[in-house]
Amino acid sequence: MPKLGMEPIRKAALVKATIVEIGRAGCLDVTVSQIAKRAGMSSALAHHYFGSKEEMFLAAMRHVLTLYGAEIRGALALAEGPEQRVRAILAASFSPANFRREAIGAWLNFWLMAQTVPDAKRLLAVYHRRLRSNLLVGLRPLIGDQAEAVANGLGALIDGLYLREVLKSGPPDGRAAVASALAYLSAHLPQAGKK
Amino acid sequence: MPKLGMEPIRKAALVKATIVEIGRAGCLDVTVSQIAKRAGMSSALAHHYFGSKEEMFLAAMRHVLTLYGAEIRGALALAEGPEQRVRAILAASFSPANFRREAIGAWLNFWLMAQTVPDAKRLLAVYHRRLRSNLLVGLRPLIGDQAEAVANGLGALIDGLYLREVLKSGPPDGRAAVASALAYLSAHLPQAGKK
DNA sequence: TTTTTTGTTGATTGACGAGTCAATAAACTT
DNA sequence: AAGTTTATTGACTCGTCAATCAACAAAAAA
Repeated sequence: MPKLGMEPIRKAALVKATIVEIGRAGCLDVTVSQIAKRAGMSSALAHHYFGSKEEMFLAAMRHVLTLYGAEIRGALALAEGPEQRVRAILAASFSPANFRREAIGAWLNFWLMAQTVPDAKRLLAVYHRRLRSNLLVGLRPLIGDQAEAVANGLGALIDGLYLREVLKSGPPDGRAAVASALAYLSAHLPQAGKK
Repeated sequence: MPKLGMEPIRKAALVKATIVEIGRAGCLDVTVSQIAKRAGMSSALAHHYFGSKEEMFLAAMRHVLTLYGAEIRGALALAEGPEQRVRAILAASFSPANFRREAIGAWLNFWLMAQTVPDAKRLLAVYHRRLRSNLLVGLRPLIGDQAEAVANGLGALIDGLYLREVLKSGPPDGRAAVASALAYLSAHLPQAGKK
């Protein structure tokens, strides 16, 4: 009993299921059948909508990136002043929505994919550039020409903190991660009690 | 014409070939045949010596970790005083031997493996602990109770810098990476011109 | 009402790859 | 010399999985 207009619904379900399954498996060794099953359809239908497994992975990656971007934008909208902007980015990066096992696992795998799939590399590069430029807007008024270096460092630190979270057992601890990043930040800011 | 005592030679060749092939493929989708071929033998022989593909991967991981550990030890032996010790660790981490595409790609994949293969997780945990404790020995005399936090941050930063290198095009730039890490370090050290 | 479009799946194809086995051969042991 | 251990491989088994196909069903269009 086919209802019309299923395409967007099915695609959304598949994207979601892809992320969940990658998170569960911990790697890209996930079969289309598994994903389709979790999304409540046959593997043939999954192929029907996305042509290939790779397209499915890329769609999932786009989705994660979109969510992350939206969260950053939302946080930035509320931030007042340069330092608050930077803090907002860090808080958003480690918010429970992004900093959860599933999503972290997905990130790690996208990184892997970026090594071989050009589209994936492009997507990740877009995210890098956006993060960098967002950080720079906040950092430049604070530290001028050191901003570039600190933005790079912060970017790497964020990635590193994600990476380490993957290995920990127990639930992700976004708070500790933010604290680390903030410590890095304040170490590079002109201290209040200093010349 | 079988010469005796081939086992260690064959195993070493396979380990080396495994790292190369993982680096080339950018992921763990590497067949035993590819590895065996690169190492100059049949896939059957590879299985003969290492029982399974997973064992091969683990042996490769152990090898990379061993090399890295040796380099750290060597650098530490020459270091005088706490700060030099920390600097030595950073320099060794980004030395050309470790900070090259092949090895970096291997690292990324080991990370992935650590999510699902308990032995891999264990190995990576050992490396984490050693790095941390090495850093702490140097940091504690410098900054006392802040040492823990800075060691964690430095560890994450190192990983993050590795991660970012994977995506860059062009040859790895260990110098820039060390510079980033050193900047982080000095930002957390009591300044020279300060009490 | 016939036709076309959209949704859906079970079954199948075709490729690939891990791991096994039987067989061969050279070197050591007794 | 006979037997054992080590080295080595081509051929094979067995399973898995991405992708395709044929077929069916319902809604929309003609």
